[in-house]
Amino acid sequence: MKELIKKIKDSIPLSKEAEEYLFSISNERTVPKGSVLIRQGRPVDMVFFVTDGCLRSFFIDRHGKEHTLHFAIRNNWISDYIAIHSNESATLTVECLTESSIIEFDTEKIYGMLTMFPELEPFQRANLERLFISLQKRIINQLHLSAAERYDLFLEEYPDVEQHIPNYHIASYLGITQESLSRIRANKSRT
Amino acid sequence: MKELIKKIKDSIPLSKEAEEYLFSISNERTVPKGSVLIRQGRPVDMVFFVTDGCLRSFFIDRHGKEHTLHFAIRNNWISDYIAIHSNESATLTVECLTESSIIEFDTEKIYGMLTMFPELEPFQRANLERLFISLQKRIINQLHLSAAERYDLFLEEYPDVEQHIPNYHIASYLGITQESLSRIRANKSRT
DNA sequence: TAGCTTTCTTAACATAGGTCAATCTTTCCC
DNA sequence: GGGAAAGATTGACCTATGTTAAGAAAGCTA
Repeated sequence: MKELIKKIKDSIPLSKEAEEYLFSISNERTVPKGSVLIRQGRPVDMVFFVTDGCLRSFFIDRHGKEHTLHFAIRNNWISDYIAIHSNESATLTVECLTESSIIEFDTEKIYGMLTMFPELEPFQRANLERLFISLQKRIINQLHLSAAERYDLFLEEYPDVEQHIPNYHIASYLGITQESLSRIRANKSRT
Repeated sequence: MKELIKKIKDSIPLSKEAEEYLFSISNERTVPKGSVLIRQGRPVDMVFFVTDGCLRSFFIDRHGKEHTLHFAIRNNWISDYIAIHSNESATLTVECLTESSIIEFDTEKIYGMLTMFPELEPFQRANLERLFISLQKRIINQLHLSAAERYDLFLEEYPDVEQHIPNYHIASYLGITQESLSRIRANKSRT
């Protein structure tokens, strides 16, 4: 919880009351590798802040293939925001890739805080702006870079993740098959 | 300007002062087809609200190929947010695809309004959330749909745009060449 | 309306990446 | 430590999309 409070305070001044309330609605816990926190088709009533480990959100298409939308590592939030903001049941699944420490919050309660404590709005806006920009960049990369170039960028952006998760999750994030990723890796080590 | 005020008031109550200030920093004008409002490499100091017509933002890669990030139609905002939020010069170019009516705002002034009138924060947050979700959906679509399926979705999402802009801009938005799009269109009309 | 210019289509061929299947390697339990 | 399960690699072949080039159609504008 310290990390989260620090992250907020790095961005805006946080009143004692807001901090206490945030603490009162938080639930810190560790989750084992493989556990599923949100399941496609089910209601979404939680958002998660990761303090350690790695989780991912992914989409299962009509052929049963998985497509990774997001990897969440330390100090990242993760949930199914598509479901939350359109008030639908989950279109994504959120799963734990390594044993992780998370803080979970009830969606209604944590979003309610923005009304209770409007001082938090600039913090949330900064978060959203950062996410928005990173998604725009990812779309641009997807439009003009080869799979190998996208893999290089992935390694830069998530330098510690590669060693800890299976390659096929990375492939599904890059939009290629695990076989293609394997060939890209073979090519890289050859040079 | 009426459309913009209405759009804001549909979302939040807007004080007379805020409305007047917004008006005072606005500059409504029509821009001819082909004009470039933001150019890759130059500073970005304006954001634009479209009241009529169609603009696009695109990225020019190292081979000189253009990749369309966003089409802005009536009631959309457009600028180079990557540049604005990272305080760099433009990575995108914003160009006018049909004669359009826009309202332009100085970036500093309009973002400054969020500090002057914190009541506006929820409006901006709602905008960002909507954009964030639509980009997440676009990434998911890019990951699992064929070019033909993405084209169908494009036609649903921008039903009036297709007739007014060249196909190669649509192709560059979908991440394919104009020749591929032409083949997809030929296939569709054959069935 | 003629004659540019821009846009769209089509064809032949090339290539990145996908599919399927086999095998090898690593990890993890009992 | 041995054996199963999970993950990674490799090969042969396939397909969607890219490339290049040519020509047809559509739009402008004089």
